[in-house]
Amino acid sequence: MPTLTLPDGSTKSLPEGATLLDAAASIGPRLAKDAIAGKLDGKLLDLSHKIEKDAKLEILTTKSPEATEILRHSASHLMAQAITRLFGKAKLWVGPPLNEGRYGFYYDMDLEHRITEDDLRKIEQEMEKIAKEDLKPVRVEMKTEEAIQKMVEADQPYKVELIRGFGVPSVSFYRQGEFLDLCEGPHVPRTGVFGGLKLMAVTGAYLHGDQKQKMLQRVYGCAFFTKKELDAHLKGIEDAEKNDHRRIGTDLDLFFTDPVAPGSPFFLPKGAFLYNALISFMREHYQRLGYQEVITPQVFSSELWKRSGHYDHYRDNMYFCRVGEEEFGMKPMNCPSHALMFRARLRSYRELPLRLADFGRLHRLEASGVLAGLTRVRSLSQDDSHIFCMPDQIEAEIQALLALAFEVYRVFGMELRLELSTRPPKSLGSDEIWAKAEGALRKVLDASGRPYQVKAGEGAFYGPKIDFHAKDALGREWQLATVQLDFNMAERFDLEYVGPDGHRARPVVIHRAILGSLERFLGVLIEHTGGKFPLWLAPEQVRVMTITDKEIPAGEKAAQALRDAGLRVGTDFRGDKINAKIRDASLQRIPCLAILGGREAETGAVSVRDRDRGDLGVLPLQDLAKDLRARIDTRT
RNA sequence: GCUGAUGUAGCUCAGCUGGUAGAGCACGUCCUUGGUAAGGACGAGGUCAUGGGUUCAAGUCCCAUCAUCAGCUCCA
Repeated sequence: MPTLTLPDGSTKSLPEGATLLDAAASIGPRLAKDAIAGKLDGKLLDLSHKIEKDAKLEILTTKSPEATEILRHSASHLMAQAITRLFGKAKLWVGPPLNEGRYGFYYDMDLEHRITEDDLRKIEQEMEKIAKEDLKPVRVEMKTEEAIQKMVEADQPYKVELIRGFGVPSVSFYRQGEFLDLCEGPHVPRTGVFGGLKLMAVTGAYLHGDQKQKMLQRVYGCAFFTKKELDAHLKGIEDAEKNDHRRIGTDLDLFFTDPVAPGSPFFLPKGAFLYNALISFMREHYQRLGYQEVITPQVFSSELWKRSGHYDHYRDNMYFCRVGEEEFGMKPMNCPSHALMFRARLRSYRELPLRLADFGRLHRLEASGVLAGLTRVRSLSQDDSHIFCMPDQIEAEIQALLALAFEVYRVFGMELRLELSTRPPKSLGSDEIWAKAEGALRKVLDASGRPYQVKAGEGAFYGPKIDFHAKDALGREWQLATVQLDFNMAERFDLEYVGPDGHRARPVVIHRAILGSLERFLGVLIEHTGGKFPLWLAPEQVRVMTITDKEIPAGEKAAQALRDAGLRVGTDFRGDKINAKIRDASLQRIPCLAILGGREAETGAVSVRDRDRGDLGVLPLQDLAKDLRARIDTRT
């Protein structure tokens, strides 16, 4: 008779052969009703699983996030079943649940019928029908050989491949009604638990994620236990889409794009202001941290790109032109220029670390299908820098870089996810230097106290790296900051410095960007703030507006006084009602509105309405200026 | 680059089974001078993405191209 320990510490004994559902029922009928799956000693299992020995038990109800994941996994099966019913045999690949973002699951399949948007509605209806049938998914264990045989007969070649790939003696299937699918489980106890189902998109996805292989059809959907949760989710997506930087970029007159320059945003005055403000912000840090800014050419002879290795490895992403007999390439990166600068004369170890910063414009011929607003562009500039240092200096430099990144992102209030990518199978440089470099990165990361993920073997062939990712409005991740060690560049450009011992030695190069591409950073920042830029960054910080035409002279004076105090001031002296002016300014996310009526005009004061703090009442102009200046200076 | 979708005024969109374009907002002029999220009237504004084709007739149907969007691949 197995004894179960419940999460509250109490124990319960159940007869031999009892299932998780029986266990739930013995605790309470309500729990049995809401139960979706269970955990025995931390292992997720079906409710129909028979309990064989003593264990810790946890019953997952519809409220549990893990239950939602199980539901979504079951939803992908439900969808595959519906598609099979509607369109005949689909050769199935995989259909995992998704935790984050707008989609909850997908299924990849090879299906002769091309699924259309209209089909999605039909499939949904069929799924709901199957949900109503309230089928009970049944787990079926099978010996691998038998399973392969079965899948061969069922003409499911991808499943055969999956089973072979597992390399285990037996596998499990789930059968619901006429539909059988390879799956580890667990699944929901019955298809009736689906309350909210929605199919959202049909796209292509390469088999094995390999461009050379067949493109399968992928259908994305989302599933919840209740219609209410689904509706809330859909509403959430709708709201997030309001923060799409492309939408805000148009509404706030920040930038636009034109087919004459795909992937190359035009920054309008306000967008350009933001762009330059980000550069100024970084320059302040540079001044403090010993960086030296340089200016480098735009177009280089292909001779340089051959030397740097870009010609072999990156040519497809470069713009080339011909001048006379010679071929030139536009720079996609700054590193070769900086290498030439390092080499311009003999360097001493006393100069190291040499930190060259460059906001130069880069051009990368990104594939047409990857372009996206500001987040993936063909024309960009980065807060780029290359640090030339001795191996012993790596650790201190990395530490300073992490500190800088954390400091910068703290100001913007943005969350970062860190990744350490280590030595790939094919790499350059000695074991010793890789060990030293990876050790330094790890040490600094550990010391930072921040969580990070290790991506084993994902480093560049020339060195390990730390990447920093942030999310956009729809939960998609973008790489912003990056810190990459490079043992290759010094070699290729034959870089040397004279060491303390009088002998020449190779420096190590660190490629790093904190904001990363300014375009991408701005795009993510726009989505993060919804266009409500912090006061210090807002292109227009204060808007002075008048109630009637009579206050215009006082308004002009007030605006000038605020400008004299160093603020960026706009005015709205139109003959519209104050309501309309406030509405317009609010839609433009102006941080501070200074309103003048007859009363204020006489006393040299303004009525202040703050974007984030609401109505601040009537303030003398000087007090307002002081308050704003203080907030700007502290970037709060 | 690949799969799918979309492309009508500056923006958001309507335009039924083919009969040569419409709204709201924005913009301009005028009226209104109104105290914290839209006052009113009038006006201007379109090579219906581009190029072919079918048709007596194409925004509408077909093909190609370009761009954009959602994914996939890529991001030395």
